[in-house]
Amino acid sequence: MPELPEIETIRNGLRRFILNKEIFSFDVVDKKIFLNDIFYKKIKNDSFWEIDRLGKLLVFNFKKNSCKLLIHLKMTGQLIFCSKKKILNKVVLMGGHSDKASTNLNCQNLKYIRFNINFKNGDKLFLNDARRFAYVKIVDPGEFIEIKKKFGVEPLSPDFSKIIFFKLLTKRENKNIKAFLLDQKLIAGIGNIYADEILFASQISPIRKVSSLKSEEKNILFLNIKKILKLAVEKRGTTFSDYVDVYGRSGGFLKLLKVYGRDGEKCLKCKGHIKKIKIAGRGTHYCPICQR
DNA sequence: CTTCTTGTTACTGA
DNA sequence: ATCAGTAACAAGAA
Repeated sequence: MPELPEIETIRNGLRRFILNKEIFSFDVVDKKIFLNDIFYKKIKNDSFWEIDRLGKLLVFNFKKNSCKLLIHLKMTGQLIFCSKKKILNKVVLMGGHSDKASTNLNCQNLKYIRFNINFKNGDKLFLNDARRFAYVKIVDPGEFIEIKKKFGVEPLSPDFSKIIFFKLLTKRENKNIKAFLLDQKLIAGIGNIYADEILFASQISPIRKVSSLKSEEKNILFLNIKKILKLAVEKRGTTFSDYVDVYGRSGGFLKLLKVYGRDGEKCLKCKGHIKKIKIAGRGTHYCPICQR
């Protein structure tokens, strides 16, 4: 499940590969994931001048057109870049039928291509997604402003200060702390993996209500949000099931996971065992002894 | 066959 | 208004 560190890793990879490359065309292989109608054909002879990230959402800015291309990978979406050379060597892409478009690029099976961007020089960027939850959308500047409003503060930006964090907490006193961390309208980009890891690092039980947190605990939580996300970006994210970067490589944070996906295993801090429960409709992993 | 999983949105009822 | 809970989405894994 790509969360902030994974999306940031993808963004960095994409910037290196596709900025300023002239776009030849878009292929909408699966109509379900492309939320616009025929309108996208307007984008011609343009290129991307910058790629931004809003929480878990990728924002592609065009050089000439004021529209923005948005890509959300949801749970199993992947963006895989393939150079012309690679494509010539390996790909046998069956046009239109993604279930048959099986190939092996960048060590990844591109079995579920839903969308791709073709560059004039022959390079391609594929959106591969088994479960079809991902989406691609082109929006005008006005729509983008509205979308932006739905996202909370960026936890790795200087905007995310202790003061802002404390203010958010007091605005949501009755919320469960795990649900608080997952709420994209408050802090953008934290998902199920990092919410569990941040709470473990802070030794705070995911069951706790925001109102029960002592000021010292809030401080620790604030520092760990920054620390864990920053470290995960440095490690190029966590590959638990499907996530890969634009090269098709796994993330390096997997072996640093302390609780996520470790239910039943020994806690790395004490002699207890990691427990898995359900909070806010999500599988939640924690150590009942360390986390209070 | 059923159940579980996940990010997000939408809905319900408290 | 705010919150928890749940269904929906899709499809693979167990």
